[in-house]
Amino acid sequence: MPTKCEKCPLRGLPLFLEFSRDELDYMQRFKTGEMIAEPGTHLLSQGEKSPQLFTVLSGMGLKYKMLKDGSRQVVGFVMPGDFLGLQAGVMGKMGHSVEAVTDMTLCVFNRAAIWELFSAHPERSFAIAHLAAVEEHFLGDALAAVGQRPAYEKIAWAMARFFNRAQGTGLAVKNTAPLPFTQQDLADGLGLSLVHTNKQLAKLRRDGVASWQKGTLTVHNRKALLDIAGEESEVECRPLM
Amino acid sequence: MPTKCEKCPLRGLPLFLEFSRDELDYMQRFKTGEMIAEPGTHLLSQGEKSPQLFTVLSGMGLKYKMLKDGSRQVVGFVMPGDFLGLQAGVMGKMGHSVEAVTDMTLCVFNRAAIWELFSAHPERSFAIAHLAAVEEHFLGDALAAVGQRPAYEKIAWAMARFFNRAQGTGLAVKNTAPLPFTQQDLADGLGLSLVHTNKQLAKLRRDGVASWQKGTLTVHNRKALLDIAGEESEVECRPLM
DNA sequence: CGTCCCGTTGAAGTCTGTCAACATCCGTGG
DNA sequence: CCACGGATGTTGACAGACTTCAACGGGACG
Repeated sequence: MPTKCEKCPLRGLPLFLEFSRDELDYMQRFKTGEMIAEPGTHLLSQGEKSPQLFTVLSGMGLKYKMLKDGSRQVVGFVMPGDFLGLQAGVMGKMGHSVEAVTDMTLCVFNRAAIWELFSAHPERSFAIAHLAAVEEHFLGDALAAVGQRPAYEKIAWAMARFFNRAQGTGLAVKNTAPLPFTQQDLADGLGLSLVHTNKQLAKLRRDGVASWQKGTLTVHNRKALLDIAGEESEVECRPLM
Repeated sequence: MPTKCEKCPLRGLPLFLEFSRDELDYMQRFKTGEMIAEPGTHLLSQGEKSPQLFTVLSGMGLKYKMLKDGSRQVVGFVMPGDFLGLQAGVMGKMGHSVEAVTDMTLCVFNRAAIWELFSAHPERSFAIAHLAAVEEHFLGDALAAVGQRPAYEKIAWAMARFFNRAQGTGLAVKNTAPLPFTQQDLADGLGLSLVHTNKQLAKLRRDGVASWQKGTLTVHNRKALLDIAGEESEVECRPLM
């Protein structure tokens, strides 16, 4: 039985911009169904178009690109509230793949309806543009981290981002948050080798900054973490589709 | 005397999607003026909002982020047809700065009008979303190049992208294209040191692949360049604002 | 003619990748 | 029940790609 947009567990969170009554009704009509995905499910495929767009209701996943030589670049970690498939929706082709890492539930939208959305609902169109800009912003930050920072700081940056987002999504409990990815996933996201990633993680743990074991991230010294990461801990509100 | 959209020199290029008569008229009204910028002019500033949005008519520039430690990540090379300021337009805050590298001419739009655009013209709103998706796509590719490739291939990748875009913009002459940036700019874009960038450029030159001197890029062996870069030479059409 | 920016080249040092071995956990099948 | 393989995490040793430091040349400009 699909979740009503009205009762969406994400909608009330301060991370997300508020909905007008009108927008809420419109999204309810825009939504065509709900999908459950098991770990390993391919939701979207690089280079292909997709008949469906998604909003993540729960669970986590990975966005990644495969290169010709077989190496993998993780371009994002998918968390609740993320809108997936915009590239396919407007360009007709995904630049990356998206895969479920945990069990996920997703709101499903019809790609064909997106054009109707732009015609019928300027506020929602604006929200889509807003989401695209948020994504661009994030990728710029990621590029800066991967391009300019040493491994220790890259990892701290990733952890700070994770934890911040987990808090915004209501997943954090005190100073811990679920982090169901592998060290290989993180390494592929930061342009590091698995071995070196492991060693720098160990160093962050020894330094009493943060530890990540058995799928749980624990931040022991938030100030130090943000400092190493070069981050502020501001909450940037974003739209929810 | 500002250029009429009807006579826009970019509009006819195959790189850009076609305008309907209606869209053309609307853009003419949306455009509030034209701006000339000299090299070094700051068009947009990281962390700030901007009263204006731009479309590049001619000239080139740089998008970059400054990090706390003073290092710089170049997140894009600005070329004619690029739409600047979307982040400020929809999020109220730029994630990067934009600076002119050559003399530039820019179409100027009013930030306040963007909301009116979304209300009044769904096709143009869709075009904005499309542009944002193109940018996201590019940043994903850049992240993959910076994260996964060795220096030699990174540089080949950047050159292939440059040349491809220069051709699409009508700037290329036979196998050459103007490239007014410095080696430091390229190094900051690829996450490499200036010295190493210089040495790998010399190697590409020695290998007869491509050379870049006095602001001009010459592609001596396109097939080899694309091969090293891991790129296809496909033209992805994009909207023009 | 001096200064500044940009490009070029050599040498030395280090961060990070590769190779290799081992521990743990888990599901599968004998 | 236990053996086995596969996936993940951990650690040490070594190699190498890349950075840093340093010096020099050429062109633009005041």
